[in-house]
Amino acid sequence: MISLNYRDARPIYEQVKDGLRKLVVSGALQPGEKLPSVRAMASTLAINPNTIQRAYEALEREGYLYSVAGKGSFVAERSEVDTTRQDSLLAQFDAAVSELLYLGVDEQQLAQRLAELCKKTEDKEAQP
Amino acid sequence: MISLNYRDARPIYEQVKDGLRKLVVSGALQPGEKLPSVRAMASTLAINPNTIQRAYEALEREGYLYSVAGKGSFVAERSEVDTTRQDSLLAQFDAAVSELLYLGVDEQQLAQRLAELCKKTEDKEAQP
Amino acid sequence: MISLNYRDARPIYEQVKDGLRKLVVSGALQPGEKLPSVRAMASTLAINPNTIQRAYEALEREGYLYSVAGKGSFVAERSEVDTTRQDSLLAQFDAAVSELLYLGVDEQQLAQRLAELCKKTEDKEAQP
Amino acid sequence: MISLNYRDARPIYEQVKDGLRKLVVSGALQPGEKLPSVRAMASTLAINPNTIQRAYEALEREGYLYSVAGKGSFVAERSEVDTTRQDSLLAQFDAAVSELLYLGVDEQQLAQRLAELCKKTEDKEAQP
DNA sequence: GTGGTCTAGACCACG
DNA sequence: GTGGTCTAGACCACA
Repeated sequence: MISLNYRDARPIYEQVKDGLRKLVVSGALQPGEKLPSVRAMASTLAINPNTIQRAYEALEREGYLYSVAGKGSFVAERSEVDTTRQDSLLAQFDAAVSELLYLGVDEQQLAQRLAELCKKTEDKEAQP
Repeated sequence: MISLNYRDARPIYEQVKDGLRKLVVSGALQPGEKLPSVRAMASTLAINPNTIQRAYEALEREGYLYSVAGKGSFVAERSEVDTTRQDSLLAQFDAAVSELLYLGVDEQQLAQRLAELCKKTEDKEAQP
Repeated sequence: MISLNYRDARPIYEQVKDGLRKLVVSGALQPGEKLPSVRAMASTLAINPNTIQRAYEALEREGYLYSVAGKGSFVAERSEVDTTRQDSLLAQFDAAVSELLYLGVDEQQLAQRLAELCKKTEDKEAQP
Repeated sequence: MISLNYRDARPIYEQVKDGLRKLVVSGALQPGEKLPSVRAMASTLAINPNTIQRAYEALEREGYLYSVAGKGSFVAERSEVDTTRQDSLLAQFDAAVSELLYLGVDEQQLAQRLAELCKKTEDKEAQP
């Protein structure tokens, strides 16, 4: 499910973190669902358990996951996600838009791209 | 003008780079305008000149500015900016939108935010 | 393997960069192979590690190698090399040929030299 | 005749040097022909005479020019050009070819490009 | 132990 | 005075 690229400049734990978050955001992992144990996932990806542990901890701090001692880690509800995460994403959105406009990308192009992304998301949520 | 955060995971030179790029994109720095000298900006931000130089170098590679030895560094024309930069920004745009939608932000909210950003940009270009 | 000339106008890091690239192009360093660590090569060449790092960084941007923090630097696949590099080399080719013709070098001499270089390259690729 | 680019990373005197050499190589300036005086060219290009002086000196060292005290500077015969210049150009030729082959450019493409460059040169020399 | 970042201080070429 | 290069030495994150 998660692809690791050892040649990537990003550290492994961050690739795991982003990969998991993408699975959650895309709906591949539903809220409440149990994640593989740290050891299981470490074995699957053939990397050190410490690296997985770090990714889980980071996602827990963002609110995407919660852990229950002795039970495992689970996907959190959307409403649980840290609100600062949203601010950060909005800032990222603004920065990208501002620079794209500066580079001559048309407002209409961006609006259309936004609409397409929204449509895709709706479709996925309609029939998961 | 540029705020540094030593606790941030992002390296200083990247914060400087992004800060300067933002000033260019926002129109605070106009094409052709001279930037502060490496030493001057280093002194202002209370960091080492080498760090500033690194930020300038990176921005030069992106095409946002150009440097002339013995003369100084200057803001480049929009058309000089590296074309691959746009692809990277579109990817950033998509990623932010996808996650924001998941977090419950409405399509309409994003569309409105986009429209406002566009309006601001037009206004600035109309009366610089 | 790499020879440095302190009297040369070209900066050291560029001499290192070109030397390494030549080793890759000549097949002395094969794709996937690990390069000496920054510190090791700095020690070998008796120069500062920062200078080596700069050469590695530049080659990474050209796509000739890739670095993984904590692991080391490795030779990249041919297909990874930046495509704009080819344009620059063709320009270099044209400039050299034009001036050589002016200086009285015969077309036949250059054609033969070209053929020999091609033959050498084929031989190396046939039996690495 | 010579175009200066203040935004170029190359120093001005080198742009002048390369520009003049190109004029000689292309046949625009014929052997024996008198070059503009340092002061005249400095005035034309609107730059410091010292800069022109340095370019002339460098070209004189390469053998492309010779100066006669009180008379001016003149384009030298082809045979006067420093032989090390030819070696350097051949090395440049080899390096470009080797790397182009490595990047997958076909031998035939390079041979054709060489032939075309030779043809252009012949045409120019036939009817200057 | 590795690459990545940063500092402090120095010298050089350029115009 | 400017950008560009280099050195020496330091600390950090990563796996």
